Amino acid sequence: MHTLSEENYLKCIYRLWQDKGQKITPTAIAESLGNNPASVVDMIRKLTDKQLIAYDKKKGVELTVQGQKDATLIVRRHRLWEVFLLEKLGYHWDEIHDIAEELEHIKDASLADRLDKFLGFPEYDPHGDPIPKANGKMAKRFSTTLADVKTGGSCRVVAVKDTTSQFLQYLQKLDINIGTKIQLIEKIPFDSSLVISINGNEHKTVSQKFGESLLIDNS
Amino acid sequence: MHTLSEENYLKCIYRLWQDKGQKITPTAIAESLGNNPASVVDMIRKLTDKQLIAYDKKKGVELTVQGQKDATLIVRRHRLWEVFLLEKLGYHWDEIHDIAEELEHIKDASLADRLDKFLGFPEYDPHGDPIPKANGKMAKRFSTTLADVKTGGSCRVVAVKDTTSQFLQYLQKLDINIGTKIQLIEKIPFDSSLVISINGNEHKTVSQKFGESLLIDNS
DNA sequence: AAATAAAATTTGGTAAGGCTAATTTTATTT
DNA sequence: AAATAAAATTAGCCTTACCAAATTTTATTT
Repeated sequence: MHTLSEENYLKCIYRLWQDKGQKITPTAIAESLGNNPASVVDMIRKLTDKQLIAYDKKKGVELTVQGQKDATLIVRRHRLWEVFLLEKLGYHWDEIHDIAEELEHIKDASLADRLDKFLGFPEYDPHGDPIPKANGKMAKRFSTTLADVKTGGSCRVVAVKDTTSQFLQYLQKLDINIGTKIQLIEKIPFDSSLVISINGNEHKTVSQKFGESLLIDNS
Repeated sequence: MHTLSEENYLKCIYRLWQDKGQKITPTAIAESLGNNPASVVDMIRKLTDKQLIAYDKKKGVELTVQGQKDATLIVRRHRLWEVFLLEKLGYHWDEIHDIAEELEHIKDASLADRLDKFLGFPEYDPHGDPIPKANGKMAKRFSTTLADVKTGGSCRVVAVKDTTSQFLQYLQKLDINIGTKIQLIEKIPFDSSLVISINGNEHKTVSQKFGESLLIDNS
């Protein structure tokens, strides 16, 4: 299999590839990983030799079929471990990412599948990202945010769009978790602030930015 | 914290230190890890600088108080993960060691304690080795084997002394697990073979070596 | 005690995966 | 099209963690 570093590059390229249909350049990878472009060039050669990516100055970096498979597996492992850490070990949203970042590299043919089964085949991770299935397929990402809800409407939190610890810790302070019910009382026209009621409690005002960061289900 | 390699050396030294009151030489470490003695000398310097070990040609390698603490934590993590893999993910005895070998290096201040709690604070790992507690203390190792049982006596399997996959797979074939009840029907004087009944089923004969490899509780 | 064997150590080298600084290539302005 | 800016690449170097070979130290025989 691959080294830790190779896996991190693969995952990064996969993420950039998903984010936008944009061309993936060495500089973009370097920025994303916080590495020097020179190091990225080295690794591009390595991953190309391993037939995990293809690189063309015109098209940028692209994942090969094998590269996609391998990257998907890493993402699968990462998201499953996040569910485990949150649901079974009682970690909070803002703590799980970094640990999952390490756990995702554990190599064992059946580990992801066993963990998946143990967790009851979850579809989404705690950040609302779909968990790739063993066959590589995955569900659609959530897209409706609290900012999209109509005044007077009510919804349930299903995931977060922003995963910075600032946001996650703010959520915790407000006692908002997955499944928490939120009612939109009023939208302030001036700055699109939202007046909400969390679990039927007293009204609170949050910013537009906040609303756009909370993925919800109001179906 | 420490690098993967440093942790592996620490664990190795800890194991040698537990095994016997013997002097721990660079050669012994090299053999144990399958490394070149030259590499061991390098690492001894590194761990000495970090104040995790003390090295004296007369006394050999010794763990400092900090070294003991750190090594104990690694062992704690290893054994807890083994319990998790066996009990929660349904792995077999002979599969868990290598995976735990990777999991033990996951760094997070509260992970071991949370896992410990999640698993119900187990005292022993599936190989019968005591799991160090959060404070570093641990229970005594099991010592009675099936070969020590009196004819006609009955006992329960609590652990294995031999952890080779040959033995673990043999156990599986015989359908012997932790908690399995075994009755000693007869001891063959010629070669100390044991005639046993597993969970009250038909008699089977196993070797003396087999009997000495199964740790049991007949209290 | 001298000879020999074994263990420990030093020296120099390798591969992975980073880096900085310099250079070349490609894009964008003017 | 020339000048300039940006991106990509090369060159050379660093650290970690290993190795083999040579050397020194320590132990064991004779």
